[in-house]
Amino acid sequence: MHPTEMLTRRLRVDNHLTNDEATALRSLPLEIKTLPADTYLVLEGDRPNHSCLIIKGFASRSKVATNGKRQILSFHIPGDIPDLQSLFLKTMDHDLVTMSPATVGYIAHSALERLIGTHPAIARALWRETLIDAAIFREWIVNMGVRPAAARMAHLLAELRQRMAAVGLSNGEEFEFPVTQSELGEALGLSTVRVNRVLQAFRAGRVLDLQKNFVTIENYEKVVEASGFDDSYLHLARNPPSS
Amino acid sequence: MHPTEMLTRRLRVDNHLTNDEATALRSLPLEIKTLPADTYLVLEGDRPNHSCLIIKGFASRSKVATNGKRQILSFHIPGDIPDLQSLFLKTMDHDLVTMSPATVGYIAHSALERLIGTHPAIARALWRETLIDAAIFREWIVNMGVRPAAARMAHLLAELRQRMAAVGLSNGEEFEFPVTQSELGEALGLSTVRVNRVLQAFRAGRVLDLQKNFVTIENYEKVVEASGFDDSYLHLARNPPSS
DNA sequence: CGATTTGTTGACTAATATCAAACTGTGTGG
DNA sequence: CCACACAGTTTGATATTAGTCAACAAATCG
Repeated sequence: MHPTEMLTRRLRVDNHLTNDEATALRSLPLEIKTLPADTYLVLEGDRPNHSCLIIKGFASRSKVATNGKRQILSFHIPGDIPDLQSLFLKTMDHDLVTMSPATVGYIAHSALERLIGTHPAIARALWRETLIDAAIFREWIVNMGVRPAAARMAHLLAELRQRMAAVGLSNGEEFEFPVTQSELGEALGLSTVRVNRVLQAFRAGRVLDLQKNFVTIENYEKVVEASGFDDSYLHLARNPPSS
Repeated sequence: MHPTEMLTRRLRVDNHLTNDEATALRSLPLEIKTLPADTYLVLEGDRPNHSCLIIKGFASRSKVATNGKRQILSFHIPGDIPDLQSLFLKTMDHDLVTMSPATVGYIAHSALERLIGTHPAIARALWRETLIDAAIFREWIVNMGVRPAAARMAHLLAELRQRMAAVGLSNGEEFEFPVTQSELGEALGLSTVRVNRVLQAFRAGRVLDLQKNFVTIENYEKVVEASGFDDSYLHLARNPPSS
């Protein structure tokens, strides 16, 4: 599979790209790198001249508050360009880190500029991706604001299930998720101890399981019920993309 | 002052718009309405064919979770287009409501499409605005995730001070903010009672005061210290815009 | 002016954090 | 192959933060 394949497919979900445009996307010059886990791709304060396409593996964005606590802002999966915003917001306001061994394609901003300058439809599609990114942040705020620990956890994993399924990385029953309980805590604003206890409760209730970097959704109905999850904010295709 | 003035000024902050482009912005057809407080401009699920420019007054975006609790996602001030994203994300995933009597300019999506189609620099500037919107959401997540009640409150008001000052609606010492304590609670994920107690503590400590829809920053140093506030995520101009 | 919303207070409860220790697995060097 | 180190998970006890409830006061509105 071509490295931009997942991205192209996703951009086509709601945008009618011509074959010419799809070709332009595919011929975007990528510097492909294979990186170990916990590699910082960009740091807060950096002024990068490229953005990163996740081709394989996982990444997360995070920010360290002045009280020393780290907040994870989002998790990223293949097909995502987590730092696309650095094309227009020159100074990074957060970090981007790999969570697992990952293959990443660096896309020079100059190349992106050229692409969106010559192909307005691609510009629209990429803009739309950044808007979905924001929609996910909004729901994350709701999650932190109004839901207790267990619901928050279930919501996060439900979202990830949908996003993974949308790029063909989950059948809806299980998917890879290389995260420690402590990282989950940093994402959800919970202590490690609480994360552990919530996970145990879900295990006991045959709702879901998270072990050895794999999530198993044992009962999606229960996950939805526990979290009040509704995936419309993900703005996914109504019909799953045909391969 | 022309209704699009604040918007134009803001878009010029980091984007070099020609006079021609500035004129195009100013001649954007606006349907201007004066609305009472608590008017829903758009509702979750709507598929609007226009976006709203806030010309005067305040608005907020919010979402009601399945458990019935409402989360306020953001506050909006003159010069903002809170629902610009509806141009590309056709179905609203949250509500937009006025918080005070407000003057709003409805901009037809068709007009926006024309504008960005003919003026790429404006498209870039608007795209950038939506990216700042997302940056603010990210910081909001940090706020909810890692900061205790008082710091959270102080951070929110510090942000608002900076944004209000950036459009000339605050001298840095005080600004209008027509919000109830209960709404503040919905924004910060706190109960009304806690909001009340935090505000009293700030009053007692001569840090800040919020009364009768006005915020007074009595000691900005202390506000920053209490919240760990750093405004770089707002991506404001390094030099304040000259009038 | 009464009615309703908003702000304030105290007593009590619930959720979650913190701390400290033990346990499990996994990889590494001797 | 074992011993050890290390990272991650699990557990129990305790502390802290914030929520809930209920009443009342103050402000606002028609």
